[in-house]
Parts: sequence; C-alpha cells; structure tokens
Amino acid sequence: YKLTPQRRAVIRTIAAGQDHLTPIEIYEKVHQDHSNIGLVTIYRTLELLAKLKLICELHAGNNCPSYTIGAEGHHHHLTCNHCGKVIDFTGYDLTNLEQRLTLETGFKIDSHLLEFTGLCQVCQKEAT
Amino acid sequence: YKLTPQRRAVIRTIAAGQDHLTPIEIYEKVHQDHSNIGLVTIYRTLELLAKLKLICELHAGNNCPSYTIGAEGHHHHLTCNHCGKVIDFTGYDLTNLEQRLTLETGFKIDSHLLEFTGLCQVCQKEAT
DNA sequence: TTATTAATGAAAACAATCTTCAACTGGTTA
DNA sequence: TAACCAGTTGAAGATTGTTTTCATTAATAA
Repeated sequence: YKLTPQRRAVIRTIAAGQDHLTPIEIYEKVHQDHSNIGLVTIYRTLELLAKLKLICELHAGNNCPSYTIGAEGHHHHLTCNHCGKVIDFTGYDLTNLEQRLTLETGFKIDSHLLEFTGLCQVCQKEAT
Repeated sequence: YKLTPQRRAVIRTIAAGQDHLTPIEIYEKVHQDHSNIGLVTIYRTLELLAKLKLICELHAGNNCPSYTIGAEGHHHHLTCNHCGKVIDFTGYDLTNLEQRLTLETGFKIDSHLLEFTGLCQVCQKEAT
C-alpha cells in the first residue's frame, strides 16, 4: 500500500484528537487542508486503515460507526458521551469467558466488542 | 403506551426467530401480514421498544444496527456471523472492571457493550 | 356528543454509503 | 526517453437508510 498524501491526512486527523470521529467529521476536517479530497476517498481509506488495525471502529453511543486512532495490541475503549474523548484500556482478558461460551454453545468465536461509555471528569464538572 | 396492532406485529416478528433483524428486514416481514404498515412506524416502534428494553440493539458484525428480542434482566449477546442466530448469556459481571475504570479514569460510567461473534455449530458443519 | 391526545402512513427531505468510470500518479520496463 | 501498468483518486450519480412533516385516523376522556 502506498502512503499517499490523502491517506496521511486521514491518519493525522484521526490521530490529532483524543476523541472519535464519524466519516463525515473526518471528511470535513481533512477537507480544510486538502480542499479537493473526495468523500469516497475517506470511506476507502477508513476501510483500509481499519483492516490494517491502524484505526479502531467504535459502536457504542450515538455516533455509530466512528473511528479513533488504534493503540498497539489488543485493547478496549471507554468513551465520553459528551465530549467524545476516548480512553484505551488493556489488561482485561476475555478468553475465559470466550472458552466458557465455546463450551456452552459450540460456537467458534472469532471476535468480540467491549466498550464502555460515560462522562469524563471534565464533562462531569461542567454538568454541575 | 398503547399496544397497537402494528406494535404487536413488530414485537411478534422480532420474537419469532432466534436471530437479529435490521429495520428493513423487520419491515419486510411485518409487511407480509400488514401490507399497509409504513416503514416510519417500524423505526418509531423500534426506538420505543428499545427504550423499554423489550428488544435489544446489536452492533457487532455486519448488520449494524439490528435488533433481537430482549431477554429478562441484564445479559449479553453472542451472534452467528453466518445465519444470524443470537444467543443471550448471563452470569458475566463487569462491575469489577467498571470500578477499576472509574478509579483509573475518573469517568462516571453509565453503560457498556459486550458482544461476541462467531460461527454457530450448524454453520460450522455447513462450512466443511 | 365533543374535545383531546396518541399513533399512523405517505411523501418528501435528508443523510450516509456505494458504484462506476475516467483521469491521474509514481514506478517499471523496453 | 516513451510506453506501460497497477494502485489511487475525485466527481457524479445511484442506492440505501433514516428522519421530518403533516394530514388522517383511532382511542380516550369529559
């Protein structure tokens, strides 16, 4: 794969903030600097980057799907409902549960989705 | 809230199978018996039923969002990528993790999403 | 009966995503 | 150098998914 200016811009935009962005939001941000980028390129690039695990797809909360920069290794996410801040966390292992489910159901499990949502400290204070 | 024929039909349709259905799929099924139901009613009903926890929204896998009938109490889901079958499971408690995250991040956590996907037994056999 | 409210369906508006295709890019080869 | 080629892009339009608007209907209460 080539690291084209467009792809670089998409990665930079997603990596720039600590939050998660919808495809449209990404398009709008990238468009500020690359005024001739097409929305199609955004979708294609997101698909590619997600496949390469450079970015992560988020499903919980309102803006589904949205994307955040991918941390190294396997991890899960905690996002703020209000400002959209995303925190990665690791050290939580689901293989025991996965084994239990495999035994109980006979499923061949190939992936899972674990996300938390809530209010971050800053937004909690603002709410008062 | 009133239990109108339309709402009853939507619930029945979702409850009838063991799988999960997208709004469009639900519309098509309900439409067979209630040929004059509007797609709008489907969306409104799904929103209402989800709020009342009578149905559950699924996010993992391809068809996002899709809906399945809501089991009693708090539970999570395991779905088959191939036939769409959904299995509810309980007895997995995330409050420890939730407390850890609250301490570490200061978030006030209000919900989570935990889903597994894979291949059910039947679809595994078919694949061979 | 009348007044009131909730729910519905149709159409249109809106938004998100995908397909198609011609043009362009950078690198390779003759 | 020129011709070539796979990968990438942007524009337009098609398709799909979701929401809004509004007039009509059904149910309920006074």
